Amino acid sequence: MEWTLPARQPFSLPAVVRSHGWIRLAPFSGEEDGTAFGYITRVETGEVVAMHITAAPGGVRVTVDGDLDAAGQDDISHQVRWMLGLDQDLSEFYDAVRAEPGLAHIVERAQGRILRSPTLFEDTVKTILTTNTAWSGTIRMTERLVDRLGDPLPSAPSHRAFPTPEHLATTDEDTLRRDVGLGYRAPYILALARAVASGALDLEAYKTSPLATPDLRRALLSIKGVGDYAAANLLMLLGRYDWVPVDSWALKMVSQEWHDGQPVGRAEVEAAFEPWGRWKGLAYWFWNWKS
DNA sequence: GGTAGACCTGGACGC
DNA sequence: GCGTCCAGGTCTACC
Repeated sequence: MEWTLPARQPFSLPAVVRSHGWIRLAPFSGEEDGTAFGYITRVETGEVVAMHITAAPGGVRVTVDGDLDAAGQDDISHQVRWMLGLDQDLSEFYDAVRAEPGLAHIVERAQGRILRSPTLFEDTVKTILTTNTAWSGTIRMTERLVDRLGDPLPSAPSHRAFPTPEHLATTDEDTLRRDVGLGYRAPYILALARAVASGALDLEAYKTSPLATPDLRRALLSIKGVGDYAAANLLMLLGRYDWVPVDSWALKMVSQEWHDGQPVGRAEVEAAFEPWGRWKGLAYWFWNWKS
C-alpha cells in the first residue's frame, strides 16, 4: 500500500537524505542521489515492515509491503514525519543566512533538515557508535548490531529492523563486545538499553521536552558514552541547534577555513559559529567549506 | 577545572 | 604475513 505525506515548504527529499551519513547505517538503505530510501521498521504491534520513501509533489510518497490497518499506517506516518522533519519550520534560519555567502546555498537547495532514525534510542546508539572510531567502523558495528539482534522482516528475513531496547537489554556485554564488535562501547550500549527498557530513561520524551537546551544537554551527558560531541550531535537531531558538535573533522575544517591550517581547539570552532546564535549548529552543519 | 592515560578496532605502513 | 603505529571521543583518576 502507499500514501503521501505533505511537507512544510521548502522541502527537498535528497537534501534530507544526503544531510549526513545516517543513510549508510542499517537498517537504512538508499540511492546515492538521495531521491529515494528504504528503512526496515517496526510498528506498535511489533510487526516488522519495510518502507520505501520517494519524492512526491509537496511532500513524500510512502510505500510499504502488504497492508496495514489504520493504526499501523498512522504509526508509519508519524515515524516518517519525524525522520524527515516534514513539519519543521526553518524560515527564521533561512532569513538569517540568506545574506551569508557561506550559507546562502542552504536556501536555494532547501537544506536544513537532518535525517533521523524513528527513535531517539536508535540515534543515541548510533551516535555512540560514531565516537572514537572511523566511519567505516560505525557502519560495521551498526550492521552487526542489526544483523545479530534485529528482528527479521517476514518476507525477507535477511533484512532486519534495528534492535529494540528490550531485546538489547536481554543480551550480555560479552556478546556485544566480541560478537557485535562494539569493544569498550558494549557496556555503554547495554546500560542505555536497560535504562530505556526498564523505563528509567524516557528518551522519546526528549523529542518534546520543555527543558531548556542546557538542561537537556546535561541530561544527555548523564548517559554513559555520551560526551560533549555526542550530546551536541543528539541535540542537533532533536532540533536544538545551539551547540556545535565539535569533533576532529570540525577542528580540521575550521583550521583550514579561518586559521591558515594552524591547529585550533573547541573554542575556535565555537567562536566561528557564535554569530549564528541558536542556529549555530545548523550553520556549522551546512557551511560551504572552501577545502 | 584541567590533564593524562586507558579503552578498542581497523587501516596504513614498514619489514 | 607479522608487528607497530595511529586515529577516533569518552571515562576515570589524579592534580
